[in-house]
Parts: sequence; C-alpha cells; structure tokens
Amino acid sequence: MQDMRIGELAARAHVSTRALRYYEEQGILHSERTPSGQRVYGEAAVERVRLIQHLFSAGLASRTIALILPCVDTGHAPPEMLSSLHTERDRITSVIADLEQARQRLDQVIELTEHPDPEHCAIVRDAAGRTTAIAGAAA
Amino acid sequence: MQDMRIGELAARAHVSTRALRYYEEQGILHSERTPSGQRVYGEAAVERVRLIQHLFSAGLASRTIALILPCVDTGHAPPEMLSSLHTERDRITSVIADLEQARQRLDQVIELTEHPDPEHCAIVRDAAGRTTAIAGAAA
DNA sequence: TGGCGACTTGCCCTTGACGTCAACGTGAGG
DNA sequence: CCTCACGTTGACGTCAAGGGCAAGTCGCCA
Repeated sequence: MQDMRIGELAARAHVSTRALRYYEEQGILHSERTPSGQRVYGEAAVERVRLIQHLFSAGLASRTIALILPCVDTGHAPPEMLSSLHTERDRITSVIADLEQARQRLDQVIELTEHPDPEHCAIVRDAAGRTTAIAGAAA
Repeated sequence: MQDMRIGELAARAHVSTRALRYYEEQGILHSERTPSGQRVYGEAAVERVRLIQHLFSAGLASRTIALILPCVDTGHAPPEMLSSLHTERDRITSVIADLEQARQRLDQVIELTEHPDPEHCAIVRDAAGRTTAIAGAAA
C-alpha cells in the first residue's frame, strides 16, 4: 500500500487540499505525518474522503459525521451513544422521505412536460403563459 | 378563505417571521399586501412553507427551489428547463442513495450494539468489514 | 386619544464549509 | 547549491440561511 501526500489524495478524491485540511481540523479525517510534518495518507483514504463527501452532500454536519464515523469504523458504538445514533438515523429517514416526495413532484412535472396528456392540453397550454411569465419575472 | 398575517403563518408553519421574509426576498414565497404594506397570506401558504422547509432540509438551495416551485405549481415546465429538472432529479436520486447507504451503516452499528449476538456478530462484522473496506478500512 | 403588540424595512452578526492569500518549510532534479 | 513544485500554519474572505436589533408604522381596544 503506497502512501500519498495531500495533493494526490485531493486529486484522486476530487476535493481541494483545503477541504482535506478542514476535515482533519474537524476530526473526521486523520493523517500520519512525516518527521517534517507533511501529511501522509494510505490508499484507503480515497474512499474515506468520498464517503465524507457523500455524507456532507447529504446534508450531515461535520459534527454528526465526526460522531458516527468512528462507530462505522469499529462496527460498534458505546451504549451511551445509542440514542444519538437513533436520532440521527430517524433524521436521515425523514430527510429521505422529504427527498422522495420532492423527487416525485419533479417527476410529475417532467412527465407532463415530456408527454403532455391530450386531455390536459388545454390546461397545460393555459398554464404555460403564466409559468413563463413567472419564470421571466423571477429571472 | 380567511387570510393571515406573517406572525400567524410563522406560528402555524413553525418557522420564524424572519425566515418568511427571507423566502419572499428569495422569490420562493409570495404575499399579498394590505394598502399599508403588511403581508397577507391565504391558507395555502402554510403547506407551501412546509414544502419549502422540506426542500431546504433536504439540502436544496433557495435558487433551486425558486427554479422548480413554479413548475410544481403549474404541473409542467417550459421545455428549455427540462434538462435542469433532470439534473436536479438525478442529484436528488444520488443523495437519496448516499443517505440510504449511510443509514444502513448506522443500522449495522445500532444493531450490533443493541444485540451483540456472537453469531450475528460474525456476519455483521464481515459485512461491516466489506463496507468499510469500500469506505477505507481504518487500522 | 393613548397605548401596545404586531408589523415594516434596513442593517449588521453568526455559523458552516470551505476559498484565498501570506509567509515560510521540504525535497527531488539539474 | 539553486530551483521550483508541493507542503505547512494562520488569518481573513465568501456565501447561504437566517438571527437580532433599531426605528418607525399599523391596527385594534379601552
């Protein structure tokens, strides 16, 4: 397992070096150091950074990530952390529900626009003027 | 349909009045005004604000929301907006996938901590090993 | 009419996740 | 030895999503 320094990791995980230092600052990414202080990472760090990115993009805060990552690593949690884990799990579940609802609405719009149902043509055409008016005003 | 002012809407939708004014500023929530300038909302605004909140909590930016809300309202989109809608939809889909993966990891941890059954332990351990290998096996 | 709470706009403050710039150390090649 | 890309920490900038305060206005009730 050949090690890499921060620049290579950043390139391979498609994040900035700044982000990597920030993750370390937040305690969610660890590094070895050369005697001179340069950060050194193993292969595994690439996937780890991607995981971190996914969690961020899913709306989790760095503190939350810092909380759950060690548990995911070890595969278990100290019992006193269970309630936080349940809370986080429930939050994730409700966010998923929100997202699915939002996606469903989007799908409806897309479907109707791509395959305008003849029955609703009149309605759609009527609404078209208003929408572009709104879109134009908003833009 | 009796109307309400900003304070009541805020209370009923469980957001701050500041947030409501911010939504209006961002063009994602509209209001009528009294001759003196006070904001007036109809019943429907309550559900609209909740929808907005859901979209926010799902990680969508106000600009994105401003983009898709009119389409959701009218049930269709101007064709030139279709690609943006597809992009947003795909983003949402991948975020959902990330979240489900994260939740699954959490579930493993919770399960293992709540029921440290030796037999399951091995199985879950193995599964956890593989997933964290994907994520980057620490240690 | 006076009072009082809810409302208005305007402005700066805060937090999180970085970007960016400064000033300096590191290390492999010519 | 010099260079030059890459690394380091520290400090400040930015952008979104509001929070909070100020100073003035509205509307309703005694």
